[in-house]
Amino acid sequence: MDAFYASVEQASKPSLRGKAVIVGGLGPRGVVATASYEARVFGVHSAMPMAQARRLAPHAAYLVPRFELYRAISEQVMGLLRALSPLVEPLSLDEAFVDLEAGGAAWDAESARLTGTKLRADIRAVTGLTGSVGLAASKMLAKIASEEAKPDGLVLIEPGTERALLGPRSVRILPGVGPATGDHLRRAGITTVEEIVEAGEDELVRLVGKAHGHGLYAMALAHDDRPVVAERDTKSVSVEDTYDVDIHDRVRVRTEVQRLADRCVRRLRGARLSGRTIVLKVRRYDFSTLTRSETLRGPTDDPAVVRETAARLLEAVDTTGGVRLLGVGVSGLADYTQEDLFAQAAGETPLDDEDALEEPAREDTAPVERRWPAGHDVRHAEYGHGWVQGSGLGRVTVRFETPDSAPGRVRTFRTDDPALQPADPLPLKRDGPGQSEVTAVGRKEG
DNA sequence: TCTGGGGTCCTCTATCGA
DNA sequence: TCTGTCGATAGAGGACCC
Repeated sequence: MDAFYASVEQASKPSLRGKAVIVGGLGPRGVVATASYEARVFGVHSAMPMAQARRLAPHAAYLVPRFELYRAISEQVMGLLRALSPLVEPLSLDEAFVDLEAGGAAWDAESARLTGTKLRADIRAVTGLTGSVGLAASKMLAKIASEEAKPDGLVLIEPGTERALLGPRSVRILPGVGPATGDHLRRAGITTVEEIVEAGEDELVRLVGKAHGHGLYAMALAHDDRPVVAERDTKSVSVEDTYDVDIHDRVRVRTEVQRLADRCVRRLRGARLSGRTIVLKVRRYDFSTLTRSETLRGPTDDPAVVRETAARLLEAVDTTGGVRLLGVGVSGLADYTQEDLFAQAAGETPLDDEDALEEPAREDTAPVERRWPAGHDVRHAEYGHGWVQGSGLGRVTVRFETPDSAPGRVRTFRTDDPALQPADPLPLKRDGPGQSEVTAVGRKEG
């Protein structure tokens, strides 16, 4: 999908169509998740610090991501892919490999092109969004083709043309070559795919290590026989938070780690998994990151055990100077939960003991100020459906429009106005097949 | 003006038992 | 008994991806 999160927001908010839209964390340490093509003109791109984006594109619309909505739309698209082949390998919410041959959907270049063209039309019909298709004989080439196809296009790499196509390109187009490997190769005088081939396999292994070296050399020759894998088992579950301001207080660090441990367990249990290895992650004030882990004798999904282990790991970490990020993860996963086995017998915190997993209750008795995240849907008793354009200083600004309305009017309310309530996202396409799905998922957010 | 969140895979080093 | 080695497992860190 093209600029997926930003495109969804534009589809859902008529006033943003054709405008620079930037989706990401809006805090002082946020980064850009997706920039619409209109925003990219200003030089804004994914992973850029939000502060920098704001300098480059001060008039863009800045929105926080709405993953539940993106997930629902992603499911519609994945459904279309699964209709083509049982072998669909999702890479993220907005990208997937499909083995067209395995599904009998295509067997040569021409049938593949027809299938891809129809798929793009179907995606547009079902979601109202544009998607790009790359067609080739391997995953690596299909991926490169789809990058070339963006936005809103289709590119087919004809068999036999691969080497000529790759040769002059930067090493960075090969999967697995990021900034570090790219620099490494450049210092060795290798900047193009051609030069990787010329350097030879032995030299590459010497430069970047065994696994990476053999892999890269094969990729440079356009050799890639990795299969499309439909079902991938989850290997780890983790949660992490970056704090707006570094935490110096050791007591606060400890309570944050406890909170993260609970959140991690909630996710773990949600997936009906348990794990043996508990990992604590600490990013210090200077961005240096360290991890500490401990492997238990058996898998657990007991919040008390994960909390205690994480706390123990924290004791071995020097946090003087402050921490900017904390994280807790579980790996070495097993496909069952303690509950299935011996929770009752051993006295572990059972799954239905919600208290142990709830967010800590707020101590303050003052009325909790309602939060109005930028971009989220709202409903007003008098004016109907809209979305939060911004808030602050006790005021919230709402634009009243829906996916199939004309661009709407803006009005401002007090943040505690009882007529204003958070609302579920509306489906992008009226009567679209995904309508019930979208609302069903949206309700969960409530 | 700094650098998110959730993952995966690889490498290196240490340790331990056979 | 001493020493080396092999393989498995742990633990830490780094690179990469979306």
